[in-house]
Amino acid sequence: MRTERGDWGLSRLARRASKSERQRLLQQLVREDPLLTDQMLARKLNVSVQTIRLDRLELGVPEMRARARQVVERVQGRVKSLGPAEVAGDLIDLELGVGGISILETTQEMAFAKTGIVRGHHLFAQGNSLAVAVIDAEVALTGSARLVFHRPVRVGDRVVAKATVKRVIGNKSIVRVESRVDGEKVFSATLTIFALDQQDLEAQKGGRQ
Amino acid sequence: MRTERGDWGLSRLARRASKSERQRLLQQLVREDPLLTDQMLARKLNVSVQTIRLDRLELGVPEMRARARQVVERVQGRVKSLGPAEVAGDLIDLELGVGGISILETTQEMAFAKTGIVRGHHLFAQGNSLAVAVIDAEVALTGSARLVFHRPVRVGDRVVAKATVKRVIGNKSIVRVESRVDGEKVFSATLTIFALDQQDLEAQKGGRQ
DNA sequence: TGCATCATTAGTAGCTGGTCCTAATAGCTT
DNA sequence: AAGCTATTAGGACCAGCTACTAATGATGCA
Repeated sequence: MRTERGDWGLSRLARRASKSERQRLLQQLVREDPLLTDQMLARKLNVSVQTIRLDRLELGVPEMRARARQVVERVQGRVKSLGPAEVAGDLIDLELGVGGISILETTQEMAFAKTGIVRGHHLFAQGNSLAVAVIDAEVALTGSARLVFHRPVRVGDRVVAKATVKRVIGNKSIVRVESRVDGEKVFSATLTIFALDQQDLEAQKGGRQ
Repeated sequence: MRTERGDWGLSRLARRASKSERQRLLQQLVREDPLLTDQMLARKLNVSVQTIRLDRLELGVPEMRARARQVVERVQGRVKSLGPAEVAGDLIDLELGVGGISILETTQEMAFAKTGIVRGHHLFAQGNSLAVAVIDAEVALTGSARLVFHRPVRVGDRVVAKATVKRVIGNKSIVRVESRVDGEKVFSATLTIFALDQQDLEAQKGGRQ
C-alpha cells in the first residue's frame, strides 16, 4: 500500500491518501457523523468537493440529507409502542377463574414496516389482557411473566389466544396463555397475576413492598 | 380561489381551523413526524405554504432539515438541551449495540378505567420496542422474555426505560430493561432478541458494513 | 361609513447542499 | 505519442428553505 507513486508526499497539509484509502476513510467518517456535508468531507480529506461526489457515487453513499433522514426514520420507526385505545383482541369466550379465548386480527400498524412481522408486544398485550380478564377479582395486576415467541406472526394473521388458570395460591394466580395462528403455536406465556381488593390498592399507594 | 366559507363535512382536515387551532396541530404534526416539509404541512392543514412559514416563525418551529438534524444529534449522543417536559414516549438516547433510553408518558387510555393503573403490557411494549431498537441489525425479533412488574404505574406517571445489552452470542442478544418512575423501579425484564441480518439488504446499501 | 389592523396569499431574490453533465488537466503506463 | 485513470472545474438544474415586499379580504370599532 505504502509503496508510493511519485513523491509529492510532503504536501503542506495532510498528505493525500490513495483513492481506496480515502474511500475507506470517507465511509468511516459518514458512519461516525452522518451530518457531514460534501464540503466538510472535502476539507477533511484534502480533495475537491467533486471528488467526494464521485466517491459517494462509487460507494453508493447517499447525500447528507438522505443520511439524516435514514437515521430519523430508523429511530421513529423503532420506538412505536401500542396505539392509544388498542387493548388487544376480541373476547370470544370467558369463564371467570378458569379460562378464556380471544382473537386478534393483526394489522400493518402492529408490524415492522420492513418485514411485515408483528411486533412481539402486541402478542403479549393480547395474552396479558386475556389473562387479567380471566381472573375473578375486582382488580387484577400482572406481577411477572415468562414469554416465548415461537414463530413470527405476519400482518393479516388471525391470532387466537387461549388462557387457562393453572393454579391459585391465595391472591396469586398462575395463568398459562397459548396463542396460535392456523393451529400453529406462535406465542406462549406463563403469568403470575395478583388479585387485589380496593383496600390493597389504597395501602400500596403509600408504602412500598 | 376558495370563495366559500362553509364547506363543512367533507373531511376533518378539509375544513380550515382557526389560526390557534392550526398552530396547535402544526406543532403536533411536526412532533410526530419531523420530516414533514412546509409543502406537506400546507396540504395537510389546507393553507398556503406561506402561512405555514409564518406559523413556524411565530411558534419558533425550525425548518425540516434542522428538525432532522436535531433528532440525529440527539440520537448520536451529542445531546444538547434535552428539555425536561418536552419528549413523550420516545427515544431520547440510543447507542446501537450498547443501550438506550426511552420515556413514556402514561395516559388514561393505557390504564384500567377503574383503578387508573397502567396495563402491564404497555410497560412491556415500551421495553420491548427499546430492546429491539438497540440491536444493531436490519431486523430484530424478540424470542423470549422474563418480566417482573415491581409496582403499579398510575396514569400520568412518566416511565423512563433503560435498556442495556448484556451479552451477545452469535445472532442472539440478551438485553436487560429496567423502567423507573421518579427513580423507583416499576418494571424490569430480560429479553432474548434475535438479529436477522439480511445480506442482500446490506449489499444494496452500497457495501457499507 | 371609513379607516386601521390582522390573516392569508403571492411573488421575488438568494442560500445550501446537493444531482447530472461536459470538459480540461495531470500523471502514469504501454 | 497514445491511452488510461484520477482529479478538478464549471454550468444548468432542483428542493427546501430564509427574508423581504406587497396585495387582498375580513373584522373591529369609533
